[in-house]
Amino acid sequence: MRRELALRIGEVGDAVGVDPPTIRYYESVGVLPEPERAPSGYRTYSPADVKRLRFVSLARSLGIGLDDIRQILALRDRGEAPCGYVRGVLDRQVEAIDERILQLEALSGELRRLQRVAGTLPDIGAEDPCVCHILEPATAPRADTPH
Amino acid sequence: MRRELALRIGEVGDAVGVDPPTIRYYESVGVLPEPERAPSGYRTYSPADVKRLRFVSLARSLGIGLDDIRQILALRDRGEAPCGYVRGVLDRQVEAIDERILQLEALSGELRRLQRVAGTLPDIGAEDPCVCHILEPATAPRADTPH
DNA sequence: CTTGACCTTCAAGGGACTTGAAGGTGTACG
DNA sequence: CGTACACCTTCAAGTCCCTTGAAGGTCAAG
Repeated sequence: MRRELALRIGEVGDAVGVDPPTIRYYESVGVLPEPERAPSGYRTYSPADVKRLRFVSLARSLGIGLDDIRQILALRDRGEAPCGYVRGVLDRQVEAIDERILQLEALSGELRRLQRVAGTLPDIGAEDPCVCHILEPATAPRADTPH
Repeated sequence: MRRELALRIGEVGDAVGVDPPTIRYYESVGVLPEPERAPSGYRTYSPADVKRLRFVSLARSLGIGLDDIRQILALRDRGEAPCGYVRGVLDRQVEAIDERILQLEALSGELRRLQRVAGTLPDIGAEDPCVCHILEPATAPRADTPH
């Protein structure tokens, strides 16, 4: 019989929504501490462990990297307030993500344009010299199609 | 003296905007064919090679994976029209990217909300039981802050 | 003849997992 | 009691797309 409140890796995974290999991975890179072990060698997690994993999972879902998460947890473990660090991370994240969104929006627009082109264009002929009728005009407008 | 029209890897890289290690990498994974070699062992690229690299670079900039690019080029090399395949790739790309944009926009909104919270919240105290005042209310609203 | 830019190869690193192989454990069922 | 079967263990390698580094060969200019 297992002690109440001591969960196995799969149960923790189900509770938090992180699969066991990923939990072991977090442990291996030092984001999670090594948990207790049952006599069988099975990892057993305390509620505090579960809480820590929940935090890691939340931070990851916000796109925060494992290095930053390790830093935040290390500050907490030393009894220091991670707030300043967290604010810095948030600022960097927002900036990076907004830039990424702009890139992807431009990309999406370009891809849609190519989709429209692809809908009207006949299939390429075997004798045609270019690799792809659809894609290549994206950068190199053909000489016979002046503006 | 080098033959006209036969470029070395660095010159090709400059012309197309792809650095030499990446060109060698493309070759190693079979997206580019092995080029001719000068007696010295230096790779020498023909205009056709440059054109192929230009295509690879363009497709990558559209977020198309190397496996898909290899497929498209293989179809062309066999004299077949890659158009159907390309249309499929474009459809998948647009869908994936638009979904990614939605995810990132949600993420950006959440991060901005957390930034605002971080601006008004005092720093966490050492005795406080949670890891991070700023992040944790994102999923677990505190009991003492009812709606 | 030396300097310095360029080229060669092979190997490893990065981020965050994911997958696979080979084997031990725990429990419910007949 | 035996036996399925789900779950756990470890270690290693694979994914994707490069990037970086080490150790050494080549080439053109001064």
